[in-house]
Amino acid sequence: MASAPAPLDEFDHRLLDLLQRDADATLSALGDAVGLSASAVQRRLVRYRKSGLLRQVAVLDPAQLGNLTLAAVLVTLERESVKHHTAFYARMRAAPEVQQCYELAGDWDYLVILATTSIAHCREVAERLFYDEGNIRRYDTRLVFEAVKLGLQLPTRPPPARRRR
Amino acid sequence: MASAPAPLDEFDHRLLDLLQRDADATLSALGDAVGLSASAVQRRLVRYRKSGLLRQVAVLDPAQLGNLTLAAVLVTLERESVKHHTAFYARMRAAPEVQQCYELAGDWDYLVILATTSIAHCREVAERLFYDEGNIRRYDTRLVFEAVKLGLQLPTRPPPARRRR
DNA sequence: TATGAAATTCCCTAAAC
DNA sequence: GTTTAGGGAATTTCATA
Repeated sequence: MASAPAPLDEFDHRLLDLLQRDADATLSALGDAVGLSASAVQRRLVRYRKSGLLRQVAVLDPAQLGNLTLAAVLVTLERESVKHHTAFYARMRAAPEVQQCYELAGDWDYLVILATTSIAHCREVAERLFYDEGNIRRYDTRLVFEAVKLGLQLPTRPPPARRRR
Repeated sequence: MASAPAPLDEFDHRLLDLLQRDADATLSALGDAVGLSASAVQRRLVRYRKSGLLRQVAVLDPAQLGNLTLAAVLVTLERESVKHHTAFYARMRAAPEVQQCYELAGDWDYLVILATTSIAHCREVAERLFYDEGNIRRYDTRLVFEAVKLGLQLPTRPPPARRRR
């Protein structure tokens, strides 16, 4: 059984914040920034990686990829059956064209971001994922004109209290 | 004036695919995987980075962060004025809580993904970004129950042709 | 148990070919 | 494109509070 993740201290917060901005910073540069030695920083990074909290990935610039078609698809499943949702989860995770999938509050069950190479490819994937499957009540595909901002930065702690107006 | 980006060859496609999964792989590991020497791989990576095609970032696991509140916000601007849109672009890019922002086809102009630390924080950010500003006609905030899948992987080439049914 | 500093190993980088 | 050589960073070791 996995042990509970140790709570993050102030060093952790500052390191994770820096790493999300620039994953290429050296250990000593990170150490200087937070007031720790390079080895202390390194030990923490190892801990983050082993626990699965942190992983390093490459992000490509969509503008430089020739034929890229992004789409946001809103989906509602046929009925509130747990089976449908777990199967849907698995399908989204398995499909390489599915960049992201969020389960939503409100009149749509899911928001799915698709990354494909053409309108035709996008249509084919959407039909395969959302139409050929029996348990989907409705879906609505909205093409992306432009990716204004792309990132996965997450806040690791509440923001500093805002001064009351 | 920037020169046109050189078209990607088979090595590039395979390297970019691998890097999007794990940016920590060593040059020789990447070389072994695609059939190139470490230095050849290195020269390609330098090229990707200089052109801005590739950047390395750290990604955190949302499940391991205590209080995380994600939301999808649909936004329509007041009027089709270029000024409004460029200002909106800048605002989205500057706000740290905005993970992603897509300009959409259809009845909503934008889809914005917010990453905050609580419902209250989410509400505060949404009001600051979309309500206090005069040029927004309407917006609709949908809270995320669960992040089923998260990533930014992009396809670098069309998928292999599918056998006709 | 976590730290900082020194020693070692390994990888990235930039040559030359 | 590959092989080689050099510098630098990541990792390990160790003494310590």
